[in-house]
Amino acid sequence: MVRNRANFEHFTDGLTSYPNSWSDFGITGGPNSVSGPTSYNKGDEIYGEKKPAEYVYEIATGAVRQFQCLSDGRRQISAFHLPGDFFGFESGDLHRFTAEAIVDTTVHPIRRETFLEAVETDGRMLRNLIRTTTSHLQHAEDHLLLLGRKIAVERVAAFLLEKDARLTKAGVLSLLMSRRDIADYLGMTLETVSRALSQLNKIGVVGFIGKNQREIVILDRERLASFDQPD
Amino acid sequence: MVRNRANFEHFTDGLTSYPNSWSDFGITGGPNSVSGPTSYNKGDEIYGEKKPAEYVYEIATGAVRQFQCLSDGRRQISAFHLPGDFFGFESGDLHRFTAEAIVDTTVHPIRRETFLEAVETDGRMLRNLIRTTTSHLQHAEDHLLLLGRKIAVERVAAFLLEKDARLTKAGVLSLLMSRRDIADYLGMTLETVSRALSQLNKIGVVGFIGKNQREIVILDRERLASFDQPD
DNA sequence: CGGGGGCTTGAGGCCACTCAACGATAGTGG
DNA sequence: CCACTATCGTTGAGTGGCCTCAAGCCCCCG
Repeated sequence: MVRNRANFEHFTDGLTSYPNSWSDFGITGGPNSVSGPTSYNKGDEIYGEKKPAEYVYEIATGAVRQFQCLSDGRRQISAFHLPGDFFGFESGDLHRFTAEAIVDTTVHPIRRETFLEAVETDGRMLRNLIRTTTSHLQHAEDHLLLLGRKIAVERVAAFLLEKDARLTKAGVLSLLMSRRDIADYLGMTLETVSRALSQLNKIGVVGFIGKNQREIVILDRERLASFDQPD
Repeated sequence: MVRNRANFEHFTDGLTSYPNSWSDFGITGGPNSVSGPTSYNKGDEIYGEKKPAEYVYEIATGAVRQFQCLSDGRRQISAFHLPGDFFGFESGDLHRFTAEAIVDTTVHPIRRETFLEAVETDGRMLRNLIRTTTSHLQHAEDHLLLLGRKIAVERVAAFLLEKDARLTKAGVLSLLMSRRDIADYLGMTLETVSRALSQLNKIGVVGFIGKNQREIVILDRERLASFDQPD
């Protein structure tokens, strides 16, 4: 999580910030290491659950949803990835998730073998990997509390505050993802997400901008936070 | 997750198994490193949320629950730790969870500073840390799907199968934890947990042994699995 | 024997889900 | 340029699964 970046200094080795390119990560661009940027259209699958893990990725532009499904189609999105994020790491040979482009997206792939060799030989690489993995773990642990114990409005409020930390452009949240994606991230239905947003809009906590309902502005951050963490 | 142990070989460095002692983890027992075993009584707090993180721990005997709470008391248990497990790692200076002994428990603590120094200087240590962190991450990610998308009986079935992989003694599950603990792990109420167990008992999938209702035997593993992963 | 904690079971209520209708928008082809 | 269509989001009505509240049982223990 972005808001925890400052806590990872213990695992750094002179870098002053979160890794933000493969060179920061220890990858230097030798033969067969970093491929050229690869583009995906909105909705395209980047990799599939239980498929061989051939690459790991850094997002250049766009956004990605990462999810698991049950056999009857129920879907749980575990994370949204945005430019600068690294994803697709697997400890086994198969992907445990499916990753799809939410909008038109460009990624920097690197062959998994190359990545693993670098991890084996380069301590800096390893430290950055653990920093990234720990970040993902903390996000997942926070999300457990949300999915297990928060009610609908609290979940949506938490979601808006989380995205606010990364997606803000001049005070406007560009959500990019559909109501269904939000619902599958928050463990609810799209109708309930819509109702919660309407409720927050009606009481003046958030506002809608534009036509497609995916541009949101937070009007009363304090009150929104009170929904996330009730007293 | 235990069932994923075999997948971590990519991060090992000659060890043939999951780390199962601090010496496997790279800690050699110099001055101020490993303290003597420390005991806690049932219900005791080992460390508290937002308290300074002074130690990391390995469980020798007993069991530990790790959880976060909302301000109004709602609780989400993110993991149960059993003998051989490592816990208490934090990337920041403060604990993000509370850890309590479920039963009388003995742990091997090591000073966090010592641990971090070892991580900085010893590549083997770092590799074991990432193996452990990745294991925790995979468990959390699987639990997201459970909390976000599974119904009551599916959650309890998944719980029983998960514990079966670790707690089995001669075919009997010794759950150790209360219905409330199970409920706070599965994101439900203790009554609903009780009803789901009664239902599974009534249809002959599980049986109760002994008087305290915490000893369970799985009578039909296949049917139990069909509740976990519906078709 | 009385008290307390843990577990089960029942009755009733509520929040979120299901099903459905409708409006708005974007893309397509005539 | 305008139907036509498909997709997305909102809103309403009704249902249902889980929660809440409560009672009662069992076991442990002083």
